[in-house]
Amino acid sequence: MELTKEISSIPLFRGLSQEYLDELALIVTSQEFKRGQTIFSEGEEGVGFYVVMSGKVKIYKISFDGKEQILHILGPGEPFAEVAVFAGVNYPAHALALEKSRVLFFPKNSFIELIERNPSLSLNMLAVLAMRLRKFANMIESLSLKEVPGRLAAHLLLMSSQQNNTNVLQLSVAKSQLASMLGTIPETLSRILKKMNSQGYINSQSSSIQLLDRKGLEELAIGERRIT
Amino acid sequence: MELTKEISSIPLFRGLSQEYLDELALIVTSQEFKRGQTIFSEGEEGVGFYVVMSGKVKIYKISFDGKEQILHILGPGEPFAEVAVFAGVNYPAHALALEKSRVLFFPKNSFIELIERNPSLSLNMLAVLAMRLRKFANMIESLSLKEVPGRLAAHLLLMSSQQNNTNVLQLSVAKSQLASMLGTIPETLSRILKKMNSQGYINSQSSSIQLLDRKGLEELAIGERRIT
DNA sequence: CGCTGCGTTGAGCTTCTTCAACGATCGTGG
DNA sequence: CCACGATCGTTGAAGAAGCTCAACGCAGCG
Repeated sequence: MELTKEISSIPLFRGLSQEYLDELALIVTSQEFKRGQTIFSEGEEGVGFYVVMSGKVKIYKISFDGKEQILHILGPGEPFAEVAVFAGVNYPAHALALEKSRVLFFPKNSFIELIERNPSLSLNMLAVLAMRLRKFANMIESLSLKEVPGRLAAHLLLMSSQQNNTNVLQLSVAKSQLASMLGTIPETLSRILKKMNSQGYINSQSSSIQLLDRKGLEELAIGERRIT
Repeated sequence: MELTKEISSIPLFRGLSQEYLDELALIVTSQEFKRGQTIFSEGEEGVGFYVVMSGKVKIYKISFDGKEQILHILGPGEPFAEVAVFAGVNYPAHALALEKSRVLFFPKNSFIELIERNPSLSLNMLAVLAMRLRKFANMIESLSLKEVPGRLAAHLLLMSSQQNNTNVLQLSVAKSQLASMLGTIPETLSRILKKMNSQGYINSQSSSIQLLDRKGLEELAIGERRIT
């Protein structure tokens, strides 16, 4: 079946025997979502977890007055909502397709049965959760210890390091979404980009950002320096 | 051996067979730390994880200019630094004993071997990480979407719910530590406690806080209402 | 008794958000 | 193909929230 091949391409399932891949293929279902469509909402019963096959999925929280904080933006190969499987209970955030996306859905109960019989799958899963925790810890640090310019600088450097340290970044999300990732609002982001431009840290044109002064950005990111 | 009994009392290891408890006892070591003593620092090689047996341990990040953000405060039975085991690499934060504490240390490699052979241990571990992720997601939401009074209100209600919904809370940490948990500074916390007092939300005397207006606090926590 | 750490208070200032307006871009339907 | 609306990004002015710095009281402890 075609699904098995797809499943085997998912990093989470790397190193699994053909036997287990086949079993996974038996419990999985493929789902399509259009741009802007909700996959699940916070508080809904967590019936399973997902893996993005194509497109882009946003995981986010919403406050009473409508502000959103993005927790992740996920692309192909990345799982989400695993927490619902292992912590039981409900989805802890909202999930929405940012573009036309296809996802695989793994129902909770069947998946747990599988994991009980396959330690190497559980080690992969543990690694994913552990990495996510690490990422969240950094977000928490960032949100509470750094000002917005520092968070932006850190984010830009992180992006760059994930793309072979290229100096020219293409934003993969809208600037308003970037603002929400950084825990701020589009207006503030816009002003800070402008300042960073005029002070020679970066050269930003629409959705492309060129890093001009990495050292300066690093100092911004650790709070050693400020934008004036 | 005495250790086996202690290990069996740890929630993380609930439901394990005697056989595995014995194996755990073979790899574990017990360590003592004095008040204020560092257990490990961010960036050190992650050689294993810990479980608090007695005392209190603080997990925190520090910014360049010395501000700290507390990620957890852990008491007896709670594990920490599991991330280092499964994500490999280094400790992602600092750990320090807030009081005289005894902890059990589980070396990474031996523990991974154990988990490879024991699905129920791995499921327990997955549940722990998943719950932690959920908690972090809430912290992130809180830090970026709520103002300090809202965070404080949410925290007080959470504390209360964890203690049979009692209306009289005893702070288990210094106020300056509470401030750091909430992502703010002692001065701001002090001012907000004062306002909450004068407006009848709470009655706070030194380290004891009585909740007077739960409904009002809830509205503060979700941003429906503000302190003036 | 003096010291040290913790908590509180006040004044001033920085940063960020809010609110409002406007320009640009893009996709769609006429 | 153009026009229109919607969305997105930008800019300005004003205000709110929280931080910094400094000072001081108080308690616990050597």
